[in-house]
Amino acid sequence: MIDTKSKIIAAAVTCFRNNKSDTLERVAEEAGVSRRTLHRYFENRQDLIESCKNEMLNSCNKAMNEAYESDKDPIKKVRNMLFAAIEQGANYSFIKRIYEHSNYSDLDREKEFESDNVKSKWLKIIEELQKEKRINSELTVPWIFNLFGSIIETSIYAVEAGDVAKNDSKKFAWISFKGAIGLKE
Amino acid sequence: MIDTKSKIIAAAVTCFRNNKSDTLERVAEEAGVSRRTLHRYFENRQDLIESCKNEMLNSCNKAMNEAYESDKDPIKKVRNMLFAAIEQGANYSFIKRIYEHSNYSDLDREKEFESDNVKSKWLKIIEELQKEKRINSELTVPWIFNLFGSIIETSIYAVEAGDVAKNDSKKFAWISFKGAIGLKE
DNA sequence: ATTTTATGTCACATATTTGTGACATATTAC
DNA sequence: GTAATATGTCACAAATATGTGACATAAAAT
Repeated sequence: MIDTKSKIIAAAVTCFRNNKSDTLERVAEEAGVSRRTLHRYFENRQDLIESCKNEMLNSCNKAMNEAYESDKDPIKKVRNMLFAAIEQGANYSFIKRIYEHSNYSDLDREKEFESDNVKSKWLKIIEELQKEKRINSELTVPWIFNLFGSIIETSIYAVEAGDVAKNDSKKFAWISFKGAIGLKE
Repeated sequence: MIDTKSKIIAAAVTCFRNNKSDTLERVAEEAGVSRRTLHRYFENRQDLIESCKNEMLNSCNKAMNEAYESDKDPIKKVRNMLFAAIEQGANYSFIKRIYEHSNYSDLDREKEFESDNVKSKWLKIIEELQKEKRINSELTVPWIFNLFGSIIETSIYAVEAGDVAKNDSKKFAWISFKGAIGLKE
């Protein structure tokens, strides 16, 4: 069953984004299968993590790219990318964790994240907006990038924690991000 | 040596905030002592975590309270609390992780975080500012609270990653937070 | 100098996690 | 209905993590 593999990956993403050392037993349980079945689909822990990484990278890149293409206006591009990332929820969080504190496989960090060059597209928009003085000029691009990611995560977790409804969460995220970088529309 | 105990706690905070399942061996190594010594100061993993929790809670509460008292103006109170949290660095991150996704000891969650009622003081200021229409009225207080925490973390990690200098980081954080909530000074 | 005190090293028992083989039992396809 | 496929259960070996006792050594205190 191809579906089992997906179920396991989804479960692993859920588990590992909160705790990279979560047991395979727990992942299997979360997926609703036995550990033995998990091991039939994935040779070992590393294999599972790699699979999650690839899947989630594809999923997120696809969503972000579509969001990027969805509009001509650069500001709407950015807004839709923000929304897309929030929609990705756990998928996005997982990727972020994998790549941020480098505790997994530090290797080919940059390469893969930029493979589909979503990040560079995003950066170009921000740089352009900053050139046009439509963004607070006191802030640096790396700061804005970090901020963008962290507002997305705030949004995702706020929904999960039941603090905010999903649509509100997206709205709040955009209001906050715009305000945070002093974006003039 | 009383200092060894502190060294171990500091090391544990560093390790556990990135990976709650990090080995005691790793913690000991980070602290520059043998695992045997660690076990002389802490009965077991749980004991160590509890100690970290208490220490960091004290440290953060103290810093935030001082920041709160440091000025009459509520906005400056908030700003200084933001700065204080950023100064706490790893300490703050550790506490945040402990309390956010509830994977440690979910027990007495609220109680302890509010024990010194820093959070409630903070909340009162925000509620008051919102009543006075000095904050974007579309946003909810829980959202703003989450945002506050996440901007602090962004700031801390931006410094650690070498993306921004510490002072810039504090400045950026404040600019961003003000903007994000539409604060009128 | 000698006694405390703190730490390190090593060995060891225990517990947990991981990965696999063997076999039973569903579920699906033909 | 039978064969093929997917999954579950159980047992087990290997690896890793944890906690402790015994003893050596270094540092500090007297």
